Amino acid sequence: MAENSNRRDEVLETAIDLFSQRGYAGTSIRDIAKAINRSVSNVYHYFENKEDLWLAILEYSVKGLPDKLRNVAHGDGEPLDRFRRLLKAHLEASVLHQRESKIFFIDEERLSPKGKEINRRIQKEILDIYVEQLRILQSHGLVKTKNIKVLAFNMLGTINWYLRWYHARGGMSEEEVHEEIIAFVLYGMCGSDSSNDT
Amino acid sequence: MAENSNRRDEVLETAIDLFSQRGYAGTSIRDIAKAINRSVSNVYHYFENKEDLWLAILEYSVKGLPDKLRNVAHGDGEPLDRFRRLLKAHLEASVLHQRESKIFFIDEERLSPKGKEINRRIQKEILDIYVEQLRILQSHGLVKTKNIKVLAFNMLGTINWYLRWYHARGGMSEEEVHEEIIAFVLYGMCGSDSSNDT
DNA sequence: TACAAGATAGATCGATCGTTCTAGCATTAA
DNA sequence: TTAATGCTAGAACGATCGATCTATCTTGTA
Repeated sequence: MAENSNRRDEVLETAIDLFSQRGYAGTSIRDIAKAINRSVSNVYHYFENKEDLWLAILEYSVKGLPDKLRNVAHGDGEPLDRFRRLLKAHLEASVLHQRESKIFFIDEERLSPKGKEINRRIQKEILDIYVEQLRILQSHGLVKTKNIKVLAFNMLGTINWYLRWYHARGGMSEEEVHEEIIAFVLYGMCGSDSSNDT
Repeated sequence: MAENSNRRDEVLETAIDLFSQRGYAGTSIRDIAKAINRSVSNVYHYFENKEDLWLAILEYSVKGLPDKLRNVAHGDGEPLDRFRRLLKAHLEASVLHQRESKIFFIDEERLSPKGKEINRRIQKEILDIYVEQLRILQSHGLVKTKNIKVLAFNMLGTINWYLRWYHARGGMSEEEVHEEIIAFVLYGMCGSDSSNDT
């Protein structure tokens, strides 16, 4: 098969690096080529155009996230446990594809309608997963507020913001940080207790 | 004095609009000029260059935010009440300068070292205000976690994410949304109770 | 060997970028 | 009237953009 050559992946990796650092409009094809000592034509050999490159990044990183989260959310166990697992899976996927997710959230208006549509669809899907799960928790009396959508936005804000400030700093392990974030989402500032390690 | 002409402010307003929608690199001087049926030279008459325009936007919007928040945080009253007021002031300032704040958080790498420095300094100042206040709350036993900084990041994530999804939708008033966010920050998903309106 | 297909570089295209230059128009002061 | 100053438009600069074209070079296959 040899569907993915190493050389193609190198281009992709570099594009992820630069897009996540400088944004879509701020990164030129020449920048990408230069960064790996390749010619511009070489980039165009593997990808039709700039947006195609952008779509390819989504393809092998963020695009599968909604399905992944759905599977976790629809698993077995108590509702609150399932929700904890959802949060954990989301955080782990985020840190695994940190750079790509960053690109994903810089919703640059330069994309074609098709690109924007894909972008929005994925974000909408993730929001819907959270809303669905929160309604279940609500029916169990575990969530008191009526404004489920606002609550979902607040959670996604915390999780997505994590992408911006986290960069493997010392002191805390990745898992510790995740537990801290989950505790915040569930119990907020006043209830967040880091001595609780389950 | 006549320091600010209307014509200059029109340019500034348009730049805020376009920068917040398309990003810094994604907006050209020609775009701005065309949007108000003005010539390119006219933009350059009021602003030295593109980055100067960007700095001018910061100047009359986000730049004063740290001082504003500090004043609120250093006011009278119980620590937790002061913290509530801090959150409320932050949310109100965010929605007041929603577009400018959006620009501010798209940390485009295209800016000069000076521009990037200003950007980072303001964000750092705001973080420090939260960290300081949280340490006070911690010393009162109101915050249990040891990881104050992570907690501060989580809060700022919720608040800053608010800028992205809020656009005066129906159903809830601005104040209701703010109360909901404050409740989330303080008590999280499980404790958030929208029947509590103080 | 010969030929096809894939991979690469380099030159070049028209469009657009940030910026500058030149010149005209309006208003005000002397 | 004249001179100066602020505001405006339009042409043009060199640089860079995304994209294309042509021409090699490599590799595998028959």
